[in-house]
Amino acid sequence: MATIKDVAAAAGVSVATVSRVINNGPKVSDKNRAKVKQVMVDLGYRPNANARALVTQSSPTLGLVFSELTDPFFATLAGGVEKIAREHHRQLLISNGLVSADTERQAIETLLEQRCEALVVHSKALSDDELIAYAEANPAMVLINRHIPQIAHRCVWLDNRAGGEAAGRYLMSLGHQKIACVSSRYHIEDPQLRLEGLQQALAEAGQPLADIAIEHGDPNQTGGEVATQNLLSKNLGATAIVVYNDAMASGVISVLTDNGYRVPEDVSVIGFDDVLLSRYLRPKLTTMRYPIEMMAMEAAEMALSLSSGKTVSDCHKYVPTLVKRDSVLALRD
Amino acid sequence: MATIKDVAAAAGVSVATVSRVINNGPKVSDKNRAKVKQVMVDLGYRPNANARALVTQSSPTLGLVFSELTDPFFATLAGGVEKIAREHHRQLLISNGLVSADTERQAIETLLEQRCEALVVHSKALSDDELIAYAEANPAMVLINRHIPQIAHRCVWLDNRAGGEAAGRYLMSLGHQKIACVSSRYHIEDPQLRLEGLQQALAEAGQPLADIAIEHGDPNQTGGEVATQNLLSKNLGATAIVVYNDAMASGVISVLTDNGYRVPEDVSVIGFDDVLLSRYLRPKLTTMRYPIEMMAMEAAEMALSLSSGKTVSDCHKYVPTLVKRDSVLALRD
DNA sequence: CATCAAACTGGAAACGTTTACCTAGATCGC
DNA sequence: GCGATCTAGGTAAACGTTTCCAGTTTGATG
Repeated sequence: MATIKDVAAAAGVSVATVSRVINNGPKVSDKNRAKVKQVMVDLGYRPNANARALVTQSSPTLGLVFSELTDPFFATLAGGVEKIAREHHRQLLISNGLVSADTERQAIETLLEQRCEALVVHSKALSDDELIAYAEANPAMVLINRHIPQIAHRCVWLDNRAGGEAAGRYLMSLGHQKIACVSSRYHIEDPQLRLEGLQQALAEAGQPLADIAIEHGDPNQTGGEVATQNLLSKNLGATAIVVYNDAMASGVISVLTDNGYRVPEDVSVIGFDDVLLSRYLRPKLTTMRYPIEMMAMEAAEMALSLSSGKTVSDCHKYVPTLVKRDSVLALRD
Repeated sequence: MATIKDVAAAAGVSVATVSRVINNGPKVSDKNRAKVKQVMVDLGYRPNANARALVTQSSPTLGLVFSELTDPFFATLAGGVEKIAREHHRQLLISNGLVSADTERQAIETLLEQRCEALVVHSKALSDDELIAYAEANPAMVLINRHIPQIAHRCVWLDNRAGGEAAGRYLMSLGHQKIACVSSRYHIEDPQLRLEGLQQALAEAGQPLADIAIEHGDPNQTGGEVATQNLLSKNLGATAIVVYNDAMASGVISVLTDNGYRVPEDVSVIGFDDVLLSRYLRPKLTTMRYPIEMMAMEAAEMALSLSSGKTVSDCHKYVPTLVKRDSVLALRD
């Protein structure tokens, strides 16, 4: 592979001049500029990004740590970050954290070894303390989908509790009184907060959610199916089910349908996230929208701003919004 | 950020010794090894990947060029590549080609500037000739989802024609005689080949597909909806529809249902790809499985093998397999 | 015609590693 | 006790750039 020296030699100029041409720098005569450009094409010259990064002490890259690419939620997240990276002509480096503390740490370390200029991190397994330490050592690192008060200005997060509340309030406003909940069995904060929000909304309205009306399962279709079977066998007569996410909701609807319940005529279902899926389901799913793409884009922009020394505003809280489709029925108007 | 010199100074040894410790090399006493390791931790030393890549003339990275991360098909592809990269401790670099020749070229160039060791490329916009040129200049580059005879050993591809044929044969074996097709309106080879395969199978059985029974649309849910509306207005009385992909099939089913046709009792629908979606649809979608994850994994393994000078076998053709679910009805047994 | 600034060009150091080669001391066989 | 062999460790060159600094032209100006 041709180097800058080869180009310089072939063009009869110094490496300094070639470098100036590469970087569109000033102080090069039109004649030499044209000559050098021609030689670069002839030789198939391609600047070595590593050498550049070494000498400039920075490389035009954006690193992303997250989990499963094939999960629509994360795919959307990654898509948002990729979009911003592309707009800024930044190469995107991706590392899977596998929701394990060791792997997440490893992923961040690898990215730091690459001397990534900016970093967007989705971490559920690392402790607050460890993330705070990383954030302090790396000014251009931004957390997404996590809220740590001490470094709040570097966190882009969703108010899960408000989402749970809103879902509960909406159902009650339509006259639903017997409400059940299908939640995730993972002990991370998201399901916990969504559930708390729901409980709070119902309690405030004087119709508290009974523990027996809450089922937990894996946060996917199968988990939703199993949880719903358990729920049905308790024969609670619920007219509405609030579900942890859309994938579970698809399982919920599926089991309800199989058991002769019509959705939404007999039972209303409300999901969470509004991933692609929610539009494909039948009935189309009413859900709380998690604006993850927008959030990912903001996180990426923030990381890039921080890496160039700019400061950023200090509140990046998002609130889920209700997306009305066809899986919820009004019991009264 | 601490450099190897800082570590050497603090540990009272030379940089060579530190380097040996970093790389688990020989010729270091246990005492010094321990000492150096301790200092590295104390200083928070992190080797500079760029400097390393520069001097070793190679970097442990794997590059991927493809299109839309949020499309489940590509997300699965990327997931497969990521998995292999992780297993081999390779950093993954991702570039979006946007299915435009300029952007695809740009994406490949950027990755080459990074001196990626191995490259997996999904290109639909670049010409055979250009890709052949790239492949010849870069021995560790592998194409996925494309078949170019001259560099067949570097292509991992799916026999789309065979998939179309199989879908047609399957429907005919169940007694379907009036078959329609919803295809993609994009002029790339995949839809063309699938359609040709279908036509061939039907023709061989003496029941050729009428041109009027073929509708084209965008390869997504909406495209499937529109195409189906057009098809229905022609009143052809088809008992089965072969659809370009699963996303379109979801639109097809949706419009059929809205118009009072039951799937599969009145009309059978068969999709293509078997992305996540197909299991969420109601009825669950019968479809031709595109083993994209497996193929992506093979492509990544190949690229990595090639980059280390190994040779690879020369046939990487995959064939779609039928996945029977609930959207196809047998008219006879 | 001498002077000076502006415009261009080149030399060389620096970035942080790896590694080939060299050295000094220790060990060993006889 | 002596050369031969081994081992741990150091020295310095190299990787491909960018950029500071110091020339060298060129053209205008006095």
